Amino acid sequence: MEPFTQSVVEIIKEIPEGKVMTYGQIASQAGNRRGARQVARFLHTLSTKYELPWHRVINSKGEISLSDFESSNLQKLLLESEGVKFTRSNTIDLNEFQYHKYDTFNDFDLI
DNA sequence: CACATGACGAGGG
DNA sequence: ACCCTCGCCATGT
Repeated sequence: MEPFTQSVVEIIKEIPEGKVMTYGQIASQAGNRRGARQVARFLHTLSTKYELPWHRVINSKGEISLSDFESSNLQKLLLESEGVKFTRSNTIDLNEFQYHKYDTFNDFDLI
């Protein structure tokens, strides 16, 4: 398997419950900042093959990016079932739910 | 080889 | 917030 694809698999596997990552974010972290579409295509075709938490991947606007109602609704339910909240406009607040592997502490909680 | 197609993303009006 | 355009790039026809 291609190294890029391999990294993508590993990165997605590491997304914790209740958190999400964007296609572009995953692509960057896997070493190709312009590979968002490849990440998407990979999930579209091979998500069943690797036991991945595919539902924790959304687009950069915080939207579920599936056209088919059945599957997009499933994705929403899976996310809600693990604590991810949707706004009134059916989007996810990335500030709250996006997973950053290398997050740094800030002072907000200490004030 | 030329062209169309996306589970994308950034930028501008 | 919405819509459009453009850049991107592996795959498919």
